Amino acid sequence: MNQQLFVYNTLSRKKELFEPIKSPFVGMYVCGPTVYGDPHLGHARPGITFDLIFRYLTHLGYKVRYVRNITDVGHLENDADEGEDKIAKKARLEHLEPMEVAQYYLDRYHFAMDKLNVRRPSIEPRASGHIIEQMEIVQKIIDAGYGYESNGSIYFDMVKYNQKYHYGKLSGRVLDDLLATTRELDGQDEKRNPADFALWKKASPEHIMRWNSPWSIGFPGWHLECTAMSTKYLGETFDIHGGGMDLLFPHHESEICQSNIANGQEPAKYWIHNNMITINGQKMGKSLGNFITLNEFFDGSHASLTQPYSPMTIRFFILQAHYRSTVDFSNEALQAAEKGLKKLLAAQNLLPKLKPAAQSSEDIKGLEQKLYEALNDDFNSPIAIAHLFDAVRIINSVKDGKASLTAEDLELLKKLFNDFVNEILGLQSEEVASGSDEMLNGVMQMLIELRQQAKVNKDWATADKIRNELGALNIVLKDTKDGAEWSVE
RNA sequence: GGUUCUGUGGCCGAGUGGCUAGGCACCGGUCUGCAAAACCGAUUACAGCGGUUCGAAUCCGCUCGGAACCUCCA
Repeated sequence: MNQQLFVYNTLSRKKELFEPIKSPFVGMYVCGPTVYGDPHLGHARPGITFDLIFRYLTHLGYKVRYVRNITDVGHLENDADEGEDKIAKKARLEHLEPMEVAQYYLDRYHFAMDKLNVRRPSIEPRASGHIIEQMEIVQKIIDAGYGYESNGSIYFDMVKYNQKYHYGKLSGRVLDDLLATTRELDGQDEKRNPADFALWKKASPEHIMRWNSPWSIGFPGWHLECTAMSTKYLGETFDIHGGGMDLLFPHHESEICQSNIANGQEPAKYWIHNNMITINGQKMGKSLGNFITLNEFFDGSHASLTQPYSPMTIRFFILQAHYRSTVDFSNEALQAAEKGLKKLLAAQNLLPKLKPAAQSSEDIKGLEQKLYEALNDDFNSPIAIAHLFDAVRIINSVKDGKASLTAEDLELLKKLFNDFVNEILGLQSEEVASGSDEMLNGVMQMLIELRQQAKVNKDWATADKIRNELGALNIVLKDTKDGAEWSVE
């Protein structure tokens, strides 16, 4: 392992030295999607952010158990009023099982994440599969005297909690302020206090997902599933709890309350939150109706897109900003990312073709050091990418004979690109083929020879015709000192 | 209203006290039959005002602007 890793902990609002509770094991829990709509660009942010963290910790040698839940309970009842998409509507009209809807969108989510080269978590538990565990936590909280029943629903007694514990430590809220500013909500009159949150809700007649319990036929409160599943698979206290910044309050704050009472300790040592993706300066979200789905990016079908963007372009676009910054969507920014990524990967493809020299004119070991320093500083991917572009310049210069690298440095550079570009940043070439297909390769060699002959005869019309017509087929020809090169775009 | 952030060049986006971030775009050059790519060079910054300091994009204060959260949205 290289140097020390520092991570920004939302709990302390500082970068802290990362020391796992039980090294080399690392437990990481991240709040996953609610599967009732198509995955959009906003889902890509935490997916890629925690994929980077997962990949980097693994690269450093940690044994990471990464748990990311699927929320498929409790959120399916009231989507009919606004922003309902066609498929959900269709599902309702055709009287599909709620699980059918959840499965449909879960498959779509997996498909999009796979395209983005986001690794699947170690465990992907579903809330609906952990109702018993959630009810057990409710019972523990009731037994401890912090949960009370009201009309079949169970609520968490926040005022009592705050007497002994510090409510709001994660988000910086003060209970008294919350009591003064909480808005009118359904079921508010059942609570002793507006800040109390539901542990178990009695199901209204139109609520389609419901379970029997000692208290009522109903469903678990929305903060409970993460406490139940993280405790089950990672223990009462684990290393990293992640999620979007929008979940900080009240979701994560409430998880802390539940863990403190049910388990007698805080759930996580490090809280990591990714920032939002914005469009025209505003958060991209389902409830705002300004989101673009990932499939729309992939095929360019959304009205505000001037072209399709490949999954790798989107991944690179997100990694070019630090995960704690907002990143603003625009066609211009996406196009810049597309070109930058192409340049980066083209340089990597060049690496095997470089000829070693007796001496190096560049400091590759120093580059390695800088790459680790960047990622050790709270997973600073934009800095790492900037250093990789320094390497791109070196590679291209070596190719042009303007710089030199020893065989040893070339090997190290190959390893660095493989480790950092492919394994850690998770970026891969999307080229369909370049020389791997034997038949295509043979045809291309023939065309290149014909064109070379035309060039010798100064028959520029024929030479350009071959190049242009190949270009129309997305095969790009480049003339270099050592003859023509080709690649499929 | 409260809490937490934030304001960097044409665009995106790093950077927390002195040292060229980087990418894209634009301009000039090298190479080239032309093109593309690549390389070299130039240009464009730190919202405003005040303070601390030998020195501030970076720390402090104020003003103005923006965002997230305070409703089951990543």
